[in-house]
Amino acid sequence: MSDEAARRRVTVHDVARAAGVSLATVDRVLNGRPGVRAATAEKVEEAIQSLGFSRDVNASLMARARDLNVVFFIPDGSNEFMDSLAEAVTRRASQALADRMYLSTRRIRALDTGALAAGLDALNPHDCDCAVIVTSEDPSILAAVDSATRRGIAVMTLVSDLPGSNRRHFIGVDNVAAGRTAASLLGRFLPQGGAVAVIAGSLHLRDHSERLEGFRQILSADFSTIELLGPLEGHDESLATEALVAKLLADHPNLSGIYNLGAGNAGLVSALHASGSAGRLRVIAHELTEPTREGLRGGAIDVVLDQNPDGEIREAIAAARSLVLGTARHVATDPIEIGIFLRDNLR
Amino acid sequence: MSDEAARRRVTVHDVARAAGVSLATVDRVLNGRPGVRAATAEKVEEAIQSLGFSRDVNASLMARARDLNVVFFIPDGSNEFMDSLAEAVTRRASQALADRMYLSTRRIRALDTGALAAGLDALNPHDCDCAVIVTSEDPSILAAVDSATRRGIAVMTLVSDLPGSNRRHFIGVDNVAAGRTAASLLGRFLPQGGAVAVIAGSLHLRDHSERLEGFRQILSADFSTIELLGPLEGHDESLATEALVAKLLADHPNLSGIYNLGAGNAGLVSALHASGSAGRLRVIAHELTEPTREGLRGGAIDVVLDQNPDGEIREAIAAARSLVLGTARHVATDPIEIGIFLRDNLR
DNA sequence: CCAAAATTGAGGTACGTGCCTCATGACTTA
DNA sequence: TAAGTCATGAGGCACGTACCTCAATTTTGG
Repeated sequence: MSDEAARRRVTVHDVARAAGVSLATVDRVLNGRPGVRAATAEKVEEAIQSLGFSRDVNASLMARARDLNVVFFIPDGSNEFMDSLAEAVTRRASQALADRMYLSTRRIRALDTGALAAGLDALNPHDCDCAVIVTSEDPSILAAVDSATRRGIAVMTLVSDLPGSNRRHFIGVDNVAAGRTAASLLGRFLPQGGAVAVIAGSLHLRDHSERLEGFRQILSADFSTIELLGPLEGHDESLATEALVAKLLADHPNLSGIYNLGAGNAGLVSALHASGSAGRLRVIAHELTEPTREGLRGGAIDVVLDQNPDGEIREAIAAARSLVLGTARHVATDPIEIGIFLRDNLR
Repeated sequence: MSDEAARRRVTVHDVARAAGVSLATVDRVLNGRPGVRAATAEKVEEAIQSLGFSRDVNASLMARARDLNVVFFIPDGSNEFMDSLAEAVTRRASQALADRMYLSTRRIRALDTGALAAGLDALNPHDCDCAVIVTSEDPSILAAVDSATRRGIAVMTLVSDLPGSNRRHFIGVDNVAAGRTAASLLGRFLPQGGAVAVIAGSLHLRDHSERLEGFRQILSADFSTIELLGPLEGHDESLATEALVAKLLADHPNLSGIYNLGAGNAGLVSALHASGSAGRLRVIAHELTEPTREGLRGGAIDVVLDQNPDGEIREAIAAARSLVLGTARHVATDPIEIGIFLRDNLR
């Protein structure tokens, strides 16, 4: 009750006074406009530091002629997780609009790095402040990201990071930890030991190989009675995965568990039901989508590890805000937790 | 690209024009100021509805003389989860300040309903817009909530709801689902069956009894080979819980699992280690705090179910914002997920 | 019907920033 | 030295809302 009323917000006026320059000059420095001598700019930066000034993002957005424009590039195809990412963007769009942020989504054919690079290249800094991409590692993307950054568009990676690029921020889960968690659960589910098969989409995908790495780590460290089969590659497709699992179950009638660290879960569930072994095996899959929900409800899947697409989009939006308008070069976001779902805590 | 540039934000000016009244009148209606005839107010409300107007929260906060003031009442005592709630508030305080929200915390002696009621009664609508309370069900609190609401302070419940009161919103997890999840995990951990003990803090606490309910549901429905011992009451205290568990382990040498749905986990872990049975039993506890983290790392606890205090505070802040400044009577928030933590996905 | 009270309108300032114009002064270059 | 370029200052309008004052109008009560 003592001094909270007395303390006032630090504004650009204070910065101007402290730096001994005019408001116009502070504005030029803050918004990177030309026409300021290096020495003068430095005086302003110092004043900003010493006063602890940070731009009022809300006032800033209110004064701008146009809203903050964020474009999400999300893979298209049969991957249901990507669909739920896109849906999450749509769901938040109206709420974001109230905060003067305009979100748009572009679906890119999965793994079509050329299309993504072209999309990034086509972005005009005049109507796009920030791009959020879900991509695999590829030199052409790296180049496109750097080019976009140079044009003044902040680029952020989602789900899978792009090391070595100029991306300003990454939002996603710790996939090694996800793999470890799967192993830890399966180990406890099978105290008598047994054979467990691992299915991946493609080991060239960073997130998949990381999950496998974590899974192997814990299995060999803590559960030596469990024998690992695979990894088999289902290419993230339902039909391929279904055939794979059908053959697997036929060849190994005494299989105790399956860990599918990729997509294609509709096929997994079908194969389990078709062979009559749903419920007999302990099964762990990834991403809470329609097929995996159905697997949980029907007893074919025991546990689903989820990336929480809604949370990822929420954090991406928050990060875009402070990335584009904030003063700080580095942005802090809440970490995305790995969601663990059983039939009993389905939302 | 067609009409997005053309569409403009709906403002109070538009409402005034549509309702055929002046800006001042719209302002009086929006902010509940006196001096407007019922018939006129209705015209304004109609215009708001038909135009889909919603107040620009950022502009609104900028124009207000003072920041939005939110007070959190959080129980004090030995309960570590409550501490982490309070820490979460502190952590978000500076960030919230940038959004013109001033957060403050008041610790109330646990279960001291008189103190909480007094705290609520002492709130002055002049320097408090919203109160967030963590409480048990008690008539005196009910009355205090209603009184605060009448004075124009929005009250929100956190963690545990207060049915029958005027609280504007509730933020918390589905505790029945949490109990079901614990049972489902323990059931899968113990395919051979066995005896499992349940420990609660007090069955008079709504969240505890809900967890027990869910736990029993699934155990009896799906895992009939598991025998349930208890519930025992540890009063959420470390020492009491430690004694309880020590006796339990001595009396039932062949115990297979423990579900502690209350607090006092430091005692639980000590007793497990002291008896040398850490790692032999499957153990599930609640809330990711220092003692439970240590339990996970040391192998005494297998799984921790967590309410995600950070997420709860985040949603509480967002809810307070739209509750106090928003037009809508009802507020939508993201549901709080039950976090499931093993040693392998500790953050 | 008249005075008092209640209701409504008109218009201003403020919040903190973005963005624009114009003027001034200093410095460079032919 | 004259003309040009560059750096900076001064100031204003805008965004959408809150909150204030003062006058004008309508309604109410006796």
